[in-house]
Amino acid sequence: MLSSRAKYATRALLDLSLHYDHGPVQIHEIARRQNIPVKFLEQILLALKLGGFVQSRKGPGGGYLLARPPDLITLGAVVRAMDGPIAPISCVSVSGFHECGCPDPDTCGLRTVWKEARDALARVLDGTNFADICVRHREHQGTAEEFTDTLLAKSTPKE
Amino acid sequence: MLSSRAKYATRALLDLSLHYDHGPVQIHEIARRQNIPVKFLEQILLALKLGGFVQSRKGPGGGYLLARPPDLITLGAVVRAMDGPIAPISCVSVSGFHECGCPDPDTCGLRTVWKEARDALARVLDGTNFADICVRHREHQGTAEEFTDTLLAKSTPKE
DNA sequence: ACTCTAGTATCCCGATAGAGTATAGAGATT
DNA sequence: AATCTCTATACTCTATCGGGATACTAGAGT
Repeated sequence: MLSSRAKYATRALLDLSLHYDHGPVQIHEIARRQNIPVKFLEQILLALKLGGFVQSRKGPGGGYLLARPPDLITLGAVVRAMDGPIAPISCVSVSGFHECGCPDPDTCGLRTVWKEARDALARVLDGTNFADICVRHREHQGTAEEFTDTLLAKSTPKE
Repeated sequence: MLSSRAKYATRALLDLSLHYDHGPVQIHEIARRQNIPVKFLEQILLALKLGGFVQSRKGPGGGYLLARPPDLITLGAVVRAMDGPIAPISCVSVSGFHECGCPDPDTCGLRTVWKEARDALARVLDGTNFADICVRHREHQGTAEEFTDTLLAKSTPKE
C-alpha cells in the first residue's frame, strides 16, 4: 500500500537522521547501507530536497544532509510528499481535493469506514518523527548486539 | 493507497449486500448504480467469485449474488483479496511472506512504526463487515432524504 | 412432451494507454 | 576530481476496452 519511492525515502531519511550533526552523507553511501538502487535514490533525494526535507552540497566532501532536525520531520509528511494523500481512498482525504467517483458521497456507507481507516493511519504516521525512529532504532541495535553498517541483509524470508 | 480494483470491489459488494435476498443482480446494473466501468467490473466480480465472496448465474434472470450473508464478509478480507496484504510495507505483513529489502529487519527502527500503522489499519478493516456498512448506508440515506437508484452520478470526472 | 432457436447474461482472451519502477549516461557545480 | 543534477529510456503493473465463446432460460414449433 506504500510505493517503493516512499519506502526508500523513509529509509534514506532514517540514515540521514542517524548521521545528523556528522556532516554530509554521500548518495552512494546511503544506497549501500540502506540497500537502495543508487540511481533511483538520486531521484528520490532530489524530490526530498524539493520538499524541503534535505539539503545538498556539491563537490568533494559533499553529499546530503537534513534540512531540519529529525524531530521536526514526521513520517506522515514524508509519505505525503512522496505518495500524495494518506487516505486509503481519495474522497476521505483531508489534504487532497479529489472525488472517489461513488454515486453519492453523502450517503455512501463506505466513506465513514474509509475515514476511520484514514484517521487511524494518519494518527500513527503524523505522530511519529525521525527522532523517535532513531531512538527505536538504537534500542534495537543495543538489544540485538548489532553494530554499524551491516553490509548484507541476513534475508529472513518469513513474512 | 488503495487500488481502484479494491475500491470498486467494495462498492460492488455494498450494492450486492443492499440487494441481498432479492435475487441476482446484473453486472451492468451494479456498474450503472455504482458508477464503475462495466468491463473492469466484470473482471473484478470474476476475482470476487474466485475468492468465494459471490456466486453467479448465467442466462436470463441471471447475475451476481453474495455467496454468504453480508455480516460474514469483512472489508479487510475483500481488500486483501484484491490488493494483497494490508501492510503499508511488506516486511510487517502477517499474511504475506515478503521482504522489504532493508539492511537488517531486526534492528530497523521503521519497522515498528509500520507495524503500528498496519495494526491500526487492520483493526478498522477487519472489524467492519458489510452488514455494518449497510446499516450506516441506510442511516445516511434516511437523513439525506435520498432514494433508490440515483440514476446519474453528479459526474465529477477528476481523480 | 421434445427439440429448436433466439435472446440474455456471464465468462474468457487479448490489446492498449498510462503510471510507477528502475537503469544509464551526459552535463553542471563546487 | 568528486559529487550532485538532469534527460532519456526500458520494463512492469494497473486500469480499461473490445470481441467473441459459453451457459442458461423461455417460448415456438412439431
